[in-house]
Amino acid sequence: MNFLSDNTYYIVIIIEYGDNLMDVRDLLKQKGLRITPQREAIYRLLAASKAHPTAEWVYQEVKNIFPSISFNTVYKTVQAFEESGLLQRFNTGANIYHYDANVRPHPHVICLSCGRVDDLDEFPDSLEDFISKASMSSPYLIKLVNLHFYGYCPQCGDSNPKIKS
Amino acid sequence: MNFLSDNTYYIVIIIEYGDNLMDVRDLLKQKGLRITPQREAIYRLLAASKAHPTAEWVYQEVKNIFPSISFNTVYKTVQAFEESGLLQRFNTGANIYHYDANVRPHPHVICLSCGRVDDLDEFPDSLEDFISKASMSSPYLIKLVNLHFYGYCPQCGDSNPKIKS
DNA sequence: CTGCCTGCAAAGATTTTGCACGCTC
DNA sequence: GAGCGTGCAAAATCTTTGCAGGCAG
Repeated sequence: MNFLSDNTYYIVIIIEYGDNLMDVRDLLKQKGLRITPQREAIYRLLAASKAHPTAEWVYQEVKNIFPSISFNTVYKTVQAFEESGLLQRFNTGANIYHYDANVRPHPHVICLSCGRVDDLDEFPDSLEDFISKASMSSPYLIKLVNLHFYGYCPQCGDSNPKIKS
Repeated sequence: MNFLSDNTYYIVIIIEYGDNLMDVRDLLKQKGLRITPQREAIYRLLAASKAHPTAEWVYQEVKNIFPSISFNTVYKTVQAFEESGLLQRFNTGANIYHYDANVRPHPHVICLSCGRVDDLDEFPDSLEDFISKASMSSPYLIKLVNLHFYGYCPQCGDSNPKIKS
């Protein structure tokens, strides 16, 4: 087992590969994107995260696996992923882009205090209905919808006396 | 009448003052904001516009009235207005802030091609209902909602053959 | 007269681009 | 071998801040 102790971080990759190696590589291939270790890692990180990461966050995380990776690679990769429909990009209002591997339209809740972004899973209806309803009442040809709720997350709400009212 | 021809731009101000001079000044006073000619002009521009202007747009427009005004003044003014609740600020996803003198929550439609932002007036229900519905299905204490539809405006939809499909 | 507002300028924060080398196909 | 992907670095774009002088209250 001593080869493991020399390259501990390889263990993580191997475990993840065991789960769904084919899925990620096939996904990239389907979209006509070249398969590189960096791209696999970036997609895995985004697919596994529920935190709606920023490019900077992805960069910091993927550096644990590829210490020599550059921000540019991360940036161009998520850009390529978004153009291929593998990611969704949005902006909560702080002028920072967030990425989401869940590309179906779905609502988000954003904390006004700490800025974290969560999904709003229990929202009554699908947002696809919204798009068609809105299309009928607008001269625009509507394609997408972005529904952001702003408030205070449990942590910030509990710790901030101003909010308790 | 020769004093008018020397300072033509004053005419505009006088006409606008005739309409609702008291309203703007009272509004600023109510919010504890100092009344200056620059601030009056900035608020009037924003209140009169339906185009959801950016800070840069306001700056360019107000320069027609006060040629020596600085971007900083515009920036700090809209910031003060937003903090006082006189304006709403939002981001359509292009990392540029837009301002709206209509501070009630209301949906927007954004053109994916040219970036223009319009109100979606005919939307069925008030967004206040949405906030309370969402509050019930989230651990967040929800305060605001931002509903953005993306599509193609009539001009871009008509002129772009890719969209006609 | 005190303090906020204005104007000039610079600093910050993110996003975006250029280019040479290396790896995927 | 051809072309896309990666890595290093710099440029661009907007937003935000610092500070001295001026005007509103």
